[in-house]
Amino acid sequence: MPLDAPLPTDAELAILRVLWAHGPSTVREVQDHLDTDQGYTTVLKHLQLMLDKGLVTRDESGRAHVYAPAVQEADTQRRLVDDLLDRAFGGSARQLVMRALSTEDVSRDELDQIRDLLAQIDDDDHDDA
Amino acid sequence: MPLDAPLPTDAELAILRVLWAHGPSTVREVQDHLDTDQGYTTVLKHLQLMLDKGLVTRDESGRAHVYAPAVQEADTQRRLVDDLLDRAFGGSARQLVMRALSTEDVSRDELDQIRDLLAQIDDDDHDDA
DNA sequence: GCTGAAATACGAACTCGTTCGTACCTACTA
DNA sequence: TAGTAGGTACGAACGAGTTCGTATTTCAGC
Repeated sequence: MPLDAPLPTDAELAILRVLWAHGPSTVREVQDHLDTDQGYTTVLKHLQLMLDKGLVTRDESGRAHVYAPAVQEADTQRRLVDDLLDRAFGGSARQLVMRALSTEDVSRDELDQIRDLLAQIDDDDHDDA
Repeated sequence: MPLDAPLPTDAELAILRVLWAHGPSTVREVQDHLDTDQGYTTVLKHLQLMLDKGLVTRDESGRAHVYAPAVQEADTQRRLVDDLLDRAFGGSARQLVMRALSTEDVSRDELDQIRDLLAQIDDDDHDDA
């Protein structure tokens, strides 16, 4: 198990999201799927730095190197939320959730799903406590 | 109404949190309440930059200037959440909430409060739709 | 009024993230 | 086998954020 990689920067996160969505990719494939219009060598450089940081792995067997995410999406998301929680909410997940839900466009469906999640957490609690 | 201030940086957010919690303060008071051990002039510099950005206002009538937040806590928190939502969750508030709630230490009480919030949102929806 | 403590203003250094130009390498192909 | 398309590696520039040293100002009390 690799020593835990640092949190990705903005540009790195954007690249990770491409890799999470499309699976292992070459530099050019990543570049094509990015929203931004970054130069090829810029994307390449990012991936090289990310390799150093342990955020991605790469397969060098082929003509073009193929990069794959070395960190999980769920894990990274949780760490980012924890980070924001510390920085802006004094650790209060309740407040953060309230703010997230006050972002008007949360559909009825999403609310239902969140309700289900709450119920499930409650069930789990019954086992423990 | 001032043109909306930019999102605060990390250091600026830490200072804003002091101002939100303790109300209008002098540089020294802010410094005293900060977790970090920042030099006096560092805090001063931050507040000066924040003044330029419109993040704080200041009262220069007394010996020491008194700084007050120019942005609301709830507002800033919402914008920070929106920002993270875009960068890491493709805009899905549901996913963000799920990650926030998977941070083990969310108490039973907090869960109840969130449930109440959901119910309230539902009620509001009934009015609209 | 003078002085010193306490505050403010300014500027510079340093780090980190981002971007890209340029050089180099490699393997098809004509 | 020489040329070239398409890849990789490297280094440098730039901006933003952070930090603090130093100079300057201000005012309360002697």
